[in-house]
Amino acid sequence: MAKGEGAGGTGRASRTGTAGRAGAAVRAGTLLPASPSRRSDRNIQLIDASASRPEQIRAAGCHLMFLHGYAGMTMRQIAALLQIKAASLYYHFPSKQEILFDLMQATAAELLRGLREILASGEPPEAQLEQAIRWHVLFHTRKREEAFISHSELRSLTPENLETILKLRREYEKIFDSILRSCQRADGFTGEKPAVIRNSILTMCTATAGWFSPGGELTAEQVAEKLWQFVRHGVFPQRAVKDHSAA
Amino acid sequence: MAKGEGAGGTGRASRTGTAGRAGAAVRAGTLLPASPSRRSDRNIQLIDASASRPEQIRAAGCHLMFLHGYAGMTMRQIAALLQIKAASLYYHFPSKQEILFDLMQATAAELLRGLREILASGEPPEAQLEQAIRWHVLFHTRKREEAFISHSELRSLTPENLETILKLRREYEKIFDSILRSCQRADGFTGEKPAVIRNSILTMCTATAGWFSPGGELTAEQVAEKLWQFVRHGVFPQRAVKDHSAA
DNA sequence: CAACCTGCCTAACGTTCGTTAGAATAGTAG
DNA sequence: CTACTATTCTAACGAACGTTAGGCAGGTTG
Repeated sequence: MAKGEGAGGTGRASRTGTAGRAGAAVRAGTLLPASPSRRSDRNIQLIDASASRPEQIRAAGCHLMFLHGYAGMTMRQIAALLQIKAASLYYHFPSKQEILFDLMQATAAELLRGLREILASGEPPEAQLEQAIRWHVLFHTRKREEAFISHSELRSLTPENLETILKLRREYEKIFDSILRSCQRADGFTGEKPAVIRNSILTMCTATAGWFSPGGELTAEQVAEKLWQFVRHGVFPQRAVKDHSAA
Repeated sequence: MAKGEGAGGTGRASRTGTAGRAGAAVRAGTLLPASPSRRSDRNIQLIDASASRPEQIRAAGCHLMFLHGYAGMTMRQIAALLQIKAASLYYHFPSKQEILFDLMQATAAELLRGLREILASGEPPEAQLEQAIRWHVLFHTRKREEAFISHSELRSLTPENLETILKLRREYEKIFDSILRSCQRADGFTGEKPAVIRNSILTMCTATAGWFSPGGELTAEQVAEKLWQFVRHGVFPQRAVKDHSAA
């Protein structure tokens, strides 16, 4: 299924789209197929040779899922990146599903841990909100493949695995809401319900993983700054804006 | 591949995740698996009996791709929704790829047509920007499955088909940029490059298709209104806000 | 009536999938 | 050297995939 629509008929060429599919990559803000690697063996560069095999498998799987989606990725593709055979993967992971689950769990846990630290910092509410947004955006730009998958491949999880991930997500949202509630009394804060604001904000910031391009027009920090300003203006609509370095 | 990881070993149950996967649906702002349909034959409700067969196939394919992705959807699933056999689909479409391409082309063309009309209206720049944003958001909420697919399944297109779709996209962005450039001279408008603003705006509005839920907390029109206000505050950062009906 | 087109069917092809069983290889410890 | 563990390999299984060939029913047209 991965190449040339995979299963063919009786061996004859299909009528349309036999050209197969180029590997995809993020370029210029949208998911686009990438040109075939210029050097024949660029793949190997992507895998950290010093990492453990399970980590390498996770990394390769992450990259491939980012490109093709969980259903569109094959165990044989992961194996090819590591230059081993597909069967060998089963020494380290019991199934394809477990690779996805492992990845999503680690990602969700790390994201949650960061937000917990911000909540525990004891800083004033508005500062916490700013840090929370910066953390969310920076995470989604720096670990953009993992973050992208964690959002888009929820549908590919087993029901039990999904429930585990959703627990982490709900916890994350709960903390975010509590920060927003702390802001509610502040000067000029929007009267919207926390769940609604949180949904809008997180959606926007999460989407960053879908279009951000390292080495692009903006650095991760600049994106975080812009989104924070954006949220700030949206969430404190009646507050006069003083500092604004236009450019 | 669609059910229970598809291909099994020697017939024995795999070690993890044998439970299979529930159909996915958008709920509460994220892509979540849906509980199995309460009535046994709810599927049929989704297909307009008065539509032509090709239209029904497009509709069923659209829905299934929205749930499982292009790679995760099978021709046999489409056929099952229409209560026919998979082979029969090939009387109407030459390939699976063509169903996706048809859908994306129609969607991109309709989106572009709307923006062209706004540009041709001859209204002042800021009004055009507002209408463009409302149009984009309303389109992505009202036709959210088509819109979602058009964004997420670019990677599943054949190179030639991709180029066709990208031409439409570039045209759309070009028009949007021209509207933004017209706004540049206006009072207090941000000094950012049009391409950067456009990217941020379109990304945010496009993401709507990923989380909007009809029958949810907000109507499509309310979402459009909120996003327009959001953009407005972001893009006219130094302008005093007069009308603001907090709620 | 015959000829034809439309739309669906049955049956199957060849490929690829996730996965398993069991042998082979390399390195380490006794 | 032997025994053992860790890791990869070869070979294959059965299922599901996209797709094709060819036939059959029903309506329309000559």
